[in-house]
Amino acid sequence: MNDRRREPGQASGQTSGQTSLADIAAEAGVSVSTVSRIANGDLGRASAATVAKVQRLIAERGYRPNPVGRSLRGGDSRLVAMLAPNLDNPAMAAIAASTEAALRAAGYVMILCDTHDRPDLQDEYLRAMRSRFAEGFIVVSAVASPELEASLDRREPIVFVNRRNPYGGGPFIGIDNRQAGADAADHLLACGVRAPAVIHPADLSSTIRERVEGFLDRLEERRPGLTVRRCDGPGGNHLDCGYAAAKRLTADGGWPDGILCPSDLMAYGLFRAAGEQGVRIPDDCRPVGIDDNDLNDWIAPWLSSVKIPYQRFGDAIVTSLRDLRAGNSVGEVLLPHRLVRRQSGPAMAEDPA
Amino acid sequence: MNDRRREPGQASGQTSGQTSLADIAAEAGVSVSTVSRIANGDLGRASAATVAKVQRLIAERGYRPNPVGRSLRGGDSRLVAMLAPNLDNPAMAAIAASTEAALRAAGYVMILCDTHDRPDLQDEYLRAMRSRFAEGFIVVSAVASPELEASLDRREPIVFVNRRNPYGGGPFIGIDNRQAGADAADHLLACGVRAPAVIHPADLSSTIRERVEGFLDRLEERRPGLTVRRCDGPGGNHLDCGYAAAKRLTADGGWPDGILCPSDLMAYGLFRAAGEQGVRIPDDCRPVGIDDNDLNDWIAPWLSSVKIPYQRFGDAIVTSLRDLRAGNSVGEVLLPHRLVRRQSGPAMAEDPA
DNA sequence: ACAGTTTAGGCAAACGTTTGCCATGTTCAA
DNA sequence: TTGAACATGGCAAACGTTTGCCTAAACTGT
Repeated sequence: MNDRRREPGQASGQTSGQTSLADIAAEAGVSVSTVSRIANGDLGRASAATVAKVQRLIAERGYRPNPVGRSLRGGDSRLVAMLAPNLDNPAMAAIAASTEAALRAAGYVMILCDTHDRPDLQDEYLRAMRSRFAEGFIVVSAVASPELEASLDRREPIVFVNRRNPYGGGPFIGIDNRQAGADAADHLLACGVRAPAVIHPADLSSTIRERVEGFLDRLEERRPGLTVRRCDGPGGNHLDCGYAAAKRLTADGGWPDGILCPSDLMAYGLFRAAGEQGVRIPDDCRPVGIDDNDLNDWIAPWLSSVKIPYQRFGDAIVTSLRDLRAGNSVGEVLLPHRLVRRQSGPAMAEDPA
Repeated sequence: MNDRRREPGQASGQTSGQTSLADIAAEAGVSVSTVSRIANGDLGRASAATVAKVQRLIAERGYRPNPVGRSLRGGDSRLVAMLAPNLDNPAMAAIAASTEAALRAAGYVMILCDTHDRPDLQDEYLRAMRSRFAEGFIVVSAVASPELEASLDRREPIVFVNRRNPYGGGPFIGIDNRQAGADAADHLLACGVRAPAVIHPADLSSTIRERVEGFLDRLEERRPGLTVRRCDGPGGNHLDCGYAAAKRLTADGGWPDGILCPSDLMAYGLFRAAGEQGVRIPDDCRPVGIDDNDLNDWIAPWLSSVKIPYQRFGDAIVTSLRDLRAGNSVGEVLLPHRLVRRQSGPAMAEDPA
């Protein structure tokens, strides 16, 4: 008889206060192994009586396996890390919300990390999450970084969202950005726009580049020889960037009658610049965005935008992650987008200026 | 000599691939204890030579203590759980972003959980996080739930944000909601509003109730006897709620010339209802919100709103959490708000209808 | 009656860390 | 010379779990 065995019913952890396998085992008068097996559904290894007794105790005491012990043992941690460039961006919040729900439904817990689009922070989080035994990584708008490269080398399960793997390959969830740009071009032409323009951040991510290229290519295809004015703004925040780029674009040459803003936030920046200059949106200048922030329906009725189905990203991400962990080769998932037309604003006061 | 000791340099974990104490110990030819002590800065327990050798190896191999092992041991997990009612709400995203940054600066990692304002999910996350040895909880807009009550009983460190502890007491981070409501009232009166109104969700949280009461009390104080129209909308999403409440309010009695929307999202809902009915905002009806979403500066120039300094919440939360864990008694922290006046929209097309 | 198989369940190692206690060896004072 | 004090560092338990292997006892077939 093991006299070091904990007394039945005595609380175990000074730390957690939760009932542990040992508690149940002591109370049932069986070994920890037996309880562990029964708790994990291996019912063939004990007598029916024992199984019943242990199951009753598990239910009674509300035993739930401790994930930390499991992690340490090398089992599953049920932890997935999501690295996002900035939580402030409504698009990121939408992705985070949908992913969180999908992960929870699949029995996982999500750790959300804000990388501020900085390689060093991305690396720090990659390391921190690895040592917490995260079972997978979701990297939204990844940037190239040493630790990411290392993770890829070790074949850790990483799903890229929105922006492709900077080192190439790997599962990707997003939309057909070139097509989205082309759709935006079609929309502007359909609206009778004659002299379209485009603004974008100075440092082009793959995502933005594809959108802009898709836009320009489609215009060239349908209106050969048409010159499309193009201007960039300082990187970082897309709001500021859109504002600055719009001002730069229009400083010489005035306002175009239609313009692609490759993200909704840039369109918001442009909207502010227009307001300051008394330019009417969308009458004087018709913007088309990409993202279609949910708030558009409420407060940006002047913005037509390509809707990216962020609510559907969660499921796609979790599916890819599972396939990846199962060892299947996983490719790109391009979810369907569609342009949402908004023709006009609600009645608003005109600028008194 | 312990022949079961791992060979120096040999990778330890099939699981993590990280260098462990045992790796360093084997390579240095000392025991795990010694390495642990040196790694934790206890330099008095080993000779200078040993310390130097071990420190060199730690640096060389990039050893970082495994947080899971630490957690299990009962040490600190450096994990803090934040429970938020819905990530979609820009205000939540702002709080999450600022808290994440503050926690990271303090050496913590944040787990973000979306409770969808549901008591059962709040409980599930509370349990899950406790068994992951979370060192603290940040509950944004808490709802009453059995597990929350249990957590409070066990004196677990919980900081309440935005909405007070439904069971009373405990640290709280927020603003003076009554004062915010009063400020909104002053603003409307200063704008010459004669017949103010207010809309709010049908099920009033403490937060919203305080705002509305502060508003009404101030109006009564400054304009005794003035009747203020008041209408509620279905709970849940504040956007839909604001929309529905605005329609209900104006269905009989028409539009007021000024109105308190106790959250920006409700104001957005009202804006849409106004647009649909050709009512000009803010000329025909002047709304005042509370939150002051960052996007307002860009796309809602018609909305004056009480700015809640969400970027400053993070530091306040972390400070409270630390005090709480240190055993100090921690009270409420009311951060300063201020009303942001926006007079008019930019030039926009009038509704062609 | 005896060998072989099944049933029931315990032992112990492993994951990575921390820490109280013990075991050497050296130095120093009386 | 003999303790005592100190320096240096190892042992082992503990946190909670999982699982390969082992050991009894009971049963089966001949």
